[in-house]
Amino acid sequence: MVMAIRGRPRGFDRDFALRKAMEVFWAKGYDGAQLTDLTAAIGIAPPSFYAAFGSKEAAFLDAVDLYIDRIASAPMRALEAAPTTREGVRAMLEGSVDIAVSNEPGGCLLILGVVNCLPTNRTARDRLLAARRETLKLIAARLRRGVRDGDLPRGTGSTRLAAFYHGVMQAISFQARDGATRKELTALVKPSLAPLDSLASPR
Amino acid sequence: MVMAIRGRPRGFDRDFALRKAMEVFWAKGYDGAQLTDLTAAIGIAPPSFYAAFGSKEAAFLDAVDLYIDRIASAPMRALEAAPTTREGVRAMLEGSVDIAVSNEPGGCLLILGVVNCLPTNRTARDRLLAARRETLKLIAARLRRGVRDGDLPRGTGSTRLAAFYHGVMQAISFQARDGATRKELTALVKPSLAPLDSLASPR
DNA sequence: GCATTTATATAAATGTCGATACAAAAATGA
DNA sequence: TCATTTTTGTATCGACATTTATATAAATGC
Repeated sequence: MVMAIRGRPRGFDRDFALRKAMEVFWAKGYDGAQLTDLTAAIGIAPPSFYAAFGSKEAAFLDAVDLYIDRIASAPMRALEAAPTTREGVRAMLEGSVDIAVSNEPGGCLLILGVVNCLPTNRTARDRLLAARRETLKLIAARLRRGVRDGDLPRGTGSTRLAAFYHGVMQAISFQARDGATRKELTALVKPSLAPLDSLASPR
Repeated sequence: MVMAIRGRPRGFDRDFALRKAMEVFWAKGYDGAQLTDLTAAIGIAPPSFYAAFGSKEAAFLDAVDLYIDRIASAPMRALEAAPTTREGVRAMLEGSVDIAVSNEPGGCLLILGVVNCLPTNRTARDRLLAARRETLKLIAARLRRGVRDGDLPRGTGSTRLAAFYHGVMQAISFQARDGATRKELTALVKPSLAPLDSLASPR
């Protein structure tokens, strides 16, 4: 027996709305994204927005989850899938470049979405901080695997080197936000790999 | 003959006020720094602030000039003063770490002061963007000098390598803002120097 | 002393933000 | 058809942001 839905049906698709909201947050950050921007991008009025998401903050949290699932996960999967550590790191960084130039203005939502720690942004900032810590953990785990695989010498400071590569991702985002081209961002990758070259230990 | 100053004298020191304003902008960014924060830190009421600076935007521009003169110039002088390129870059990066941990929360005003490009922040953002471009130019010039001095091989992409080291500074700022310790930030410097090692050409 | 000039304190004007009240609209179920 | 349920559109609320109007205070010049 089918329980039919009572009441007037929603006039828009919530998934579409969330995707649009994600794009606006990505482009303007949490503070910069005004409710006007969000509702205009989705094509709805404020009450529909609040009925669908609850609040701007809740919409942001949903948008971050969507961003991680649809956007940010690709470079981390590439990091994991590559046969060697060096190729994995390279693929991760190049994937970060792809993401950074795929929106206007450039950059990564997880890195640029909230930078200052006002009381208002606290929840949003903490969510992004947790996502960044997760990224860092994934990189460190891949580097440790590289040590096990013999890609990297024993005694490699995986945690510290992971922070370095996380830093390269942050630099890619910042410079993309400042208007850097894909070519300029890609040029950041090669010197970043030098630490892996100098550490390289032939098996 | 001395032209005495007519009218009630100002009850606070403008230089002190500008320094306090700089610290607030540094800690909270242009948007995040509210007039309440500024006037409370200085210890004056809004009309005194407007009489002294004209507007929040104008105060920010003055604060950025002060920041460049008193804070950000040190690492760039160290870059220039060092005898070798490698030592200059190392000194610049370590100076960036010093700056990044010298305020709470951490980071550099020129990098973190404005990240999103709202119409309201346009002027402030453009000022910081110009300052970052100037930083990039100074690094590139130092690297070109390194090529002339024989520190770096001919054909070194000075502009691209400068963008890389500017990126390391951005990473330092961002991770400092995320709460990284001095030790963690300093650990970013060593792997960053690897490109200069692998490029090193004995004279 | 008194007019003039400039700064301060209080209070408010003005605009914008996120969030809602309310009634009309659009669906179901009887 | 009509009661019920949920969404939509308009118009607005309350809070807070930057900025300013007004009156008072504190200095100089005559």
